[in-house]
Amino acid sequence: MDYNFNEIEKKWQDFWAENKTFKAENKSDKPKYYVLDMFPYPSGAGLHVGHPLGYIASDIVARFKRNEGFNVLHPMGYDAFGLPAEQYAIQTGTHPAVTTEKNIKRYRRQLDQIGFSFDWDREVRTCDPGYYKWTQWTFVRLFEHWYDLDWDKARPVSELKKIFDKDGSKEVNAAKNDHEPFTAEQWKSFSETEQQQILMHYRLAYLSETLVNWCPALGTVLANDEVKDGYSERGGHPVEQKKMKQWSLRIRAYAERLLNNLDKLNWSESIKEIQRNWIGQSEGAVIYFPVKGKEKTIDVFTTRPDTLYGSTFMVLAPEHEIVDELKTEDNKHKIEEYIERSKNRSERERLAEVKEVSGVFTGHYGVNPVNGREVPIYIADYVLSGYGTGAIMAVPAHDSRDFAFARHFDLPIIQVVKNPDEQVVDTAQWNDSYDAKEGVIINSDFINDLDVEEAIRRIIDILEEKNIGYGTVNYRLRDAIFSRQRYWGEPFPIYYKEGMPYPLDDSKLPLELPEVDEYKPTKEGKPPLARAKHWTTEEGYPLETSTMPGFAGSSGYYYRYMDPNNDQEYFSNEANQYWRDVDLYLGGDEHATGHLMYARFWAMFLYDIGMTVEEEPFKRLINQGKIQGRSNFVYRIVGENKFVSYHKRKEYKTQRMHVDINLVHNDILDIEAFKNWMPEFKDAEFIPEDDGKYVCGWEVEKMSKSKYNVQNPDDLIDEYGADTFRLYEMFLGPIESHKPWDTQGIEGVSRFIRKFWRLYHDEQGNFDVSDEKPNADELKILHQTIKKVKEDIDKLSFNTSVSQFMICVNELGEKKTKKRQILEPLVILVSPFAPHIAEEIWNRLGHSDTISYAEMPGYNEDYLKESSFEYPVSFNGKMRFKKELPLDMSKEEIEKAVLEDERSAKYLGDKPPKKVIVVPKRIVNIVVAK
RNA sequence: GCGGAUGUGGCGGAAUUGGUAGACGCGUCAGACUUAGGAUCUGAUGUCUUCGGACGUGUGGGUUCGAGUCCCUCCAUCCGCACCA
Repeated sequence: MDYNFNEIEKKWQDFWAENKTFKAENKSDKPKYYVLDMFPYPSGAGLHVGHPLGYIASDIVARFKRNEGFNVLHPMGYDAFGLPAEQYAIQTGTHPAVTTEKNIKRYRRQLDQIGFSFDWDREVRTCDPGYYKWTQWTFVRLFEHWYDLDWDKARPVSELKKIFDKDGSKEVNAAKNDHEPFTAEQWKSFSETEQQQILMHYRLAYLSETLVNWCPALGTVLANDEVKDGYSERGGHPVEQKKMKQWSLRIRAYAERLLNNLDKLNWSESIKEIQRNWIGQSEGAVIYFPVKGKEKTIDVFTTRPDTLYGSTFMVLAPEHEIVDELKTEDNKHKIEEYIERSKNRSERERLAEVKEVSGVFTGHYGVNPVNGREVPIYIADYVLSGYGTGAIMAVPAHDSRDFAFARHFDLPIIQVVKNPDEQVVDTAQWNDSYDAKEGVIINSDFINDLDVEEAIRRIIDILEEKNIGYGTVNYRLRDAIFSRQRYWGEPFPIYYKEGMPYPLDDSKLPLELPEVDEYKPTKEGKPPLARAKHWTTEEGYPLETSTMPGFAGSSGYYYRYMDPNNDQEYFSNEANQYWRDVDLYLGGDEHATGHLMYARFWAMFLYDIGMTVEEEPFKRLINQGKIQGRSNFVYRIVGENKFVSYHKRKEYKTQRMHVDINLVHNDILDIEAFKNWMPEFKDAEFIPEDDGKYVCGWEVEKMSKSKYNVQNPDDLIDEYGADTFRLYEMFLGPIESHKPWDTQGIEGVSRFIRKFWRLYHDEQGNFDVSDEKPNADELKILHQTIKKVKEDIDKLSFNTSVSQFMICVNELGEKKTKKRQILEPLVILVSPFAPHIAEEIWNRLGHSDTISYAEMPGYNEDYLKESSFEYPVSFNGKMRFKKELPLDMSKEEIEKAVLEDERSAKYLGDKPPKKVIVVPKRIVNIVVAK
């Protein structure tokens, strides 16, 4: 009788739920282990086979660690705020909470049937007021803190006020927005509103007028990581640049820590590299260029201050604030036209026109502060307002963009760096700039003959001595825009008094989402929350109408899991001290710059304010690969309802069409099923292969409905059971690599599960395990397997563990082993992978408790010891035959034995061997003259 | 353009410090049992072969007794960034 997975899997899932088998305690003498999955957005489409890949891997680790005696925290929840439910609400009027609740139920059902060992008592939902209270609470803390660059941590704004009272702004080295410096006396003379305005330049959550990514189709602004190639990541709508007043988080203050800490993290090199790029550190200098005839200077940022003498013009970004002052009656029109032009061009067009040189001369000149050279000031959109100071000193000889610009506008080009052995050629002859990262400085007064590195150091000293600039580090990372003009998100705990924002008192949290009549913006273009009645404080002050973005709720959820039902605190100090950080975090690499950056920032801030004991939240991070679809195709003869089989398709003029993968087995089309698939194919005709079968083409593509290649896990679990499904997902290949889903292979794993079951049962299906003593061979295969699986789980190499289980079960099956001393440890070892069948067998072995906490067997080296080894014998590196020899034989004896072997004579010929290499327990290689 | 990763049978993929290439599984072929097979079991299965062997881990070279693994060159694919001064 075969294994009845339907009945048995249900039985144990119910058992786990009823007994709260996986409930984790915050107090324990056991060592802790925190395994976390990136929580899902509960979409209407439900899970597909790609989602559970990471969950299965983390579940195996969680279960394995429990068996190894760890107190394991393995929670799950939902990232439940988000655009799809809101878009649906706009279309249908259904409250997003209703849609979300429905989708969550479906997710939960799908998750439950896979047999995960989550502690569901710790579930969190970002849209639950009991949860988002703490998102709001953290926002208020961010609002009330500033970043001290000298202390390298966040400090309360109350302390900043004291510093201003005492010394004004001079002594403060903070991450801030620019403002005019002031003295203590000035500070005290400012009005309340003026003081608030100043403080806003320092707060870690701040309101400011900035250039934002505005997405008209979604009616909201987006953060940089939510925009890809000028389109919104969600929905693919065009995005434009717009100046708006928005909340931002000052993540830039943490740029250096975010960058430096990467070295300490056990994350994949690729993700760390993506984050390094995103942070984009560059060392250089800011240099002040006076504007001729004006009381103004333009600050430029450069990574190559050593080329200062080669600067022959300056370029400002069109959005640069000084541009207004440079307008004169003569050039006003030209400048405005140019600015208008670059503003109207979408991001997309700007990118497409990279190579086209454009710009406009302002009619003004800057003065090079080291040699007094007057250089023309241009405006051009190849200079970005958001990077550096939004202004550059152009060095056309050594920068390709500046070079192209100089050629286009016929500006001088002066070489200031050369190779030591290079003949200097007139720059007029050059076809391109010489982007010299090393070399010797020429034409540069004091710094002539220095090499680039020295020259940079020297020139920065000069700049600082003369007070005409300073050395600095610049970051590409931008502050995170934190407001969204949407409904389905966390309301800001902020009200306005005389136009200035103030935080709500903690006792007023959570500030719950109000009911609205419609989920659209108002007629005046205000966000949906402006529709709410009485959206004010008790005193009548208006509340903020934007909501927080998707990453708000996901930035700190891993802390809430530590103490999810605490209504007094975000999480208790004790809970945090015990669980500390996430030991293993699994999720997709699409979150490399978004979630993983914000979460680290969030965690660092909470660390700074003394909430937590670890600065970095995720010690080890694994990115599971995506599962791609495997599509099938049929070939329709153009203009006919006739289909040609794969190998004959070239004989006709055909058109390739996707066909539902459920109608295809082993690439052979079920013709009858195909005819019934869609009415138009009812009378279709077919030109099959010569054996009468219709063969389909195939290709690996993204899994999507329109390609008819979506594999639904529910169907597979119905057909094969959860244990088989879990094993197969793991067997597919390394967890981190992308791989195509091919349902065919699941049969092999299904066979394995049945063979495994048969090990413990006789042919009639009766449980059959004996107390006989195992022999050396049986112990050897068991302990080999224990060893391999332990090592594999450490490396998260689950595909090779499954192989090892197959090898082990095949071998024990051949030996007809029925011995408890072998089979009992084996079932514990298999249980993290296939927990249902393992529980059932464990139960039949006579245990009344769950297998989830059974002690994981250790391996004993003694059982693995061999007394002989089958040496591969090579001649000139080519393996010719194998010879079994005892392991205690000396090298000389091995050499002798091999050379005396009759098979050697053939390869030796009549000459003695030139050399014999013997590596004990590895190989014998004999070198013969050719 | 810059940075990162990956290239192994028909397919998914294995291969400690350089030491038997292709484990395990799918598929395919043959056989057994069957009324039947998309069930089960057994065996074969990298390519070519004059059956001696030869060739084989993207390409070309190098180091080595020995290279999928180390070094150099080039090619392809995927991912990230991209006017970042």
